[in-house]
Amino acid sequence: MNETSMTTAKVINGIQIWPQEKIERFRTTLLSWYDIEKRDLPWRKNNDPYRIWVSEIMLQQTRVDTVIPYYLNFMRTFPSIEALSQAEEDTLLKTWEGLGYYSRVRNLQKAAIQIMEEYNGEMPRDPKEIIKLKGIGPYTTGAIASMAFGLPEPAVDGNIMRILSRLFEIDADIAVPANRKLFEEILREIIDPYRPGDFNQALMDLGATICTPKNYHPEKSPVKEFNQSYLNGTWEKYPVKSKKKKAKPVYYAGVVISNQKGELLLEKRPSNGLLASMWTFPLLEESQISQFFAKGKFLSPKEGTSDYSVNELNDQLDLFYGIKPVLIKEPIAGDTHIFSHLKWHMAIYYGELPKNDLIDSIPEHCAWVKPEDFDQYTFPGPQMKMWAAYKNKFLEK
DNA sequence: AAATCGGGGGC
DNA sequence: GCCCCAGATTT
Repeated sequence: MNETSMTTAKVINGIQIWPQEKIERFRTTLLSWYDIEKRDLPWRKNNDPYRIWVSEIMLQQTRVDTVIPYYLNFMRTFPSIEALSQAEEDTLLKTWEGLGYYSRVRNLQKAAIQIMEEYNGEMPRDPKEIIKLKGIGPYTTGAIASMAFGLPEPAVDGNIMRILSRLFEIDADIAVPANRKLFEEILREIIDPYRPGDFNQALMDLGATICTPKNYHPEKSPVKEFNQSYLNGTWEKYPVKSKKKKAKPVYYAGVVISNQKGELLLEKRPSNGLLASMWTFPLLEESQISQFFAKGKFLSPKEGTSDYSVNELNDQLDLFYGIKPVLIKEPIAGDTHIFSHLKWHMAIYYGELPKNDLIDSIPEHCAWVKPEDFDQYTFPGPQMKMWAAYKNKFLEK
C-alpha cells in the first residue's frame, strides 16, 4: 500500500475509510434525506437531556411503536429528574409494567439520584461523566452527548452496526460485543461534526425504515451510491451475525388460591434477578414438584395429571406458604412464556381454602388481594397469562 | 467472553 | 418456530 497516494484515506482494521470529499458528500446526502423523511417522535420535540435520556433507556432492545405510549405516560408521571429521584419503587415499576428489562427503570432512578447528589440536578455534558451514571453504557452515552449536547460522539446500536457493515463490507461479527469498538471508530470518522445528533438519528431512521434486517432493498436507499456491498453485489452477506442460543425450558405449577373472602394469594418476587419485585400467583418449580412432569415433559391439561401430583402440590403449598387449600385435581389451563434465555411452561391449578381454615399465616412477601385491586400491583407477562386463564375459566363464561 | 435480563412484531 | 429490536450489567 502506498502511504503517500491520494489524500491518505484512513484504514481501520483493514477497512478502507472514504476520502474526506466522499465523507462530506455522504453527510450531505444522508442529512438531506433525514430532513425530509425523519420520523415525528415525541422525544424529538426539543433537546432536553432528560427527555432524550428517558427515551433512550426505554428504546434499549425495544421498538419505537411499543415505547411511545410508555414514554408519554412516564413523562407525565415524572416530569423532571428531581421527580424521578423521589419516586416510590412501586409507582416506578408500574410505569414500566409490560415493557420488560425492569432493571432499566431501577437504574434510571439510581442515576437520577446520582445526578441530584453529584451533578447539581443536571445531566453532565462530559461523556466521561455521562457513562458513570447507572444504566448508561457506551451507546446511550453517545446518544445523549450527540443529541442533547451536540458533541460528535458515536452512538452505535444494532441499526448502525448493520448499516456500517453493509456500507463497508465489514466481516466482523456484530453479535460479538468486542467488535462494537470497530464500528465506533468508523463512525467517529464519518459523523457530521456540525450535526452529530441528527447524523446518529438519521442512521437509526435509515436502519428502521430502509436498511432493515429483513425485506432489505438496497436499491431504495438514499445512500446506495455509497454502499459498497450493494455496488459489489455482496449485500446479502451483511451483516455477519452469529446465532444465539435457544431459551432453556423451565417447568412450573402456577397456583391460584382463593380464600373465604374471595381474595387471591399473590407473592412478591425477590428484589434481585428475573422479574424482581413483581407480583405473581405462587409458582412452584419442577425441582420442587418433579412429580408434575414426566421426564421433563410438560403435562398439559389434555394429557392430565395424577392424584399423587396434586397431593404433592398440597404438601409444597403447606411448606412454602402455610396454606392447606382444596385443589381441583386437573390444571385449569396450561401456557408458556418465553424470555430471552428461558422458556417457562406453566400448568395452572386452582384451589380454595376450606371455610374453617386460618388465613393469617402466609409469609411476609405474600398478600391476599381482591381482584378489583390487582391494578395496584405490578404484574409481569406470565402473571397476566395465569390471570387470563383464571378469568377465562371462572369469570367470563 | 458468556450469561442474565422481557416482551412483542414480523415472517 | 426464529430473528430482531435506539443495550447494560454481572459473572
